[in-house]
Amino acid sequence: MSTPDGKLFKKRLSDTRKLRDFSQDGLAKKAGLPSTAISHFESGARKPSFDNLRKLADALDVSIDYLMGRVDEMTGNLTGDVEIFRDYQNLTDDDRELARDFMARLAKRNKDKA
Amino acid sequence: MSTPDGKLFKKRLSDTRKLRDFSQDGLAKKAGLPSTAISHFESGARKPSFDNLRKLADALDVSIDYLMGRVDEMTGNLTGDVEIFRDYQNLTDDDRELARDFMARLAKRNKDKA
DNA sequence: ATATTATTTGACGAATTCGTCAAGCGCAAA
DNA sequence: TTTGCGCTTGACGAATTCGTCAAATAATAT
Repeated sequence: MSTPDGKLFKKRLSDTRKLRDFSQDGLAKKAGLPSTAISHFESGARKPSFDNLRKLADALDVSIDYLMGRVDEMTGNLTGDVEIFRDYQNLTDDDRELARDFMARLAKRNKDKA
Repeated sequence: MSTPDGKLFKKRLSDTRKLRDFSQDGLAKKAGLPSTAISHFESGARKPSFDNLRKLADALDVSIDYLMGRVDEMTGNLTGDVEIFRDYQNLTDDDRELARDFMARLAKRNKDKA
């Protein structure tokens, strides 16, 4: 019913790190962790603690839910587009449908352009 | 620059639990944890492990980033409005601005109605 | 071939969380 | 008062992660 399990985490961590073009050392330094910790995480030998989980997500600028495989979008609205998500949440159901249509139309137009 | 700290977590957990009208026991059962664990978390005596963090978020149907105070919106798009967020992410910068304006206008209209 | 860098693996004691259990507090209903 | 419920607190051994370090491997560049 919900959230696969812990197996996705190590892959998400490794993939995101490479996407950001970090070495394990580079990520480790940015997150304030020993580089062996990163290796342990990516190999699945350990799972990060509460604090280290946040350090990783901060350093990689992704949501923790993404890192843990709970959602498939990377940002979870960290970056700067906070308002739009807050707005969306507070809409009526009807307006929400409007918003979805509008967004889908933009997305389609963008895709057709390619 | 990012993410306050771990102090928000216990408040978020407690508030969300009450919002869902769970007792500590109720939440504990739903999450598959001993109820004392919930108490320890809400008092700040412990911080949840990787696995238990997900159990809590699942049971409360909120994002982990919200529970940890990394974002201020509860869902982080878990529930059902996945498409719109995915669409938004794939937009061009210009279109994204369009989308934000559109959403803001809907939100304002909704607010003025009250 | 050599050097360098990136990564892996395992060990170590220290620190933290784990689940379980017991005892207690505050409050409200019976 | 007594009963029950929600919650807190502390202790306990077991399990896990912590940071540090050493050693080995892989891959790449000089």
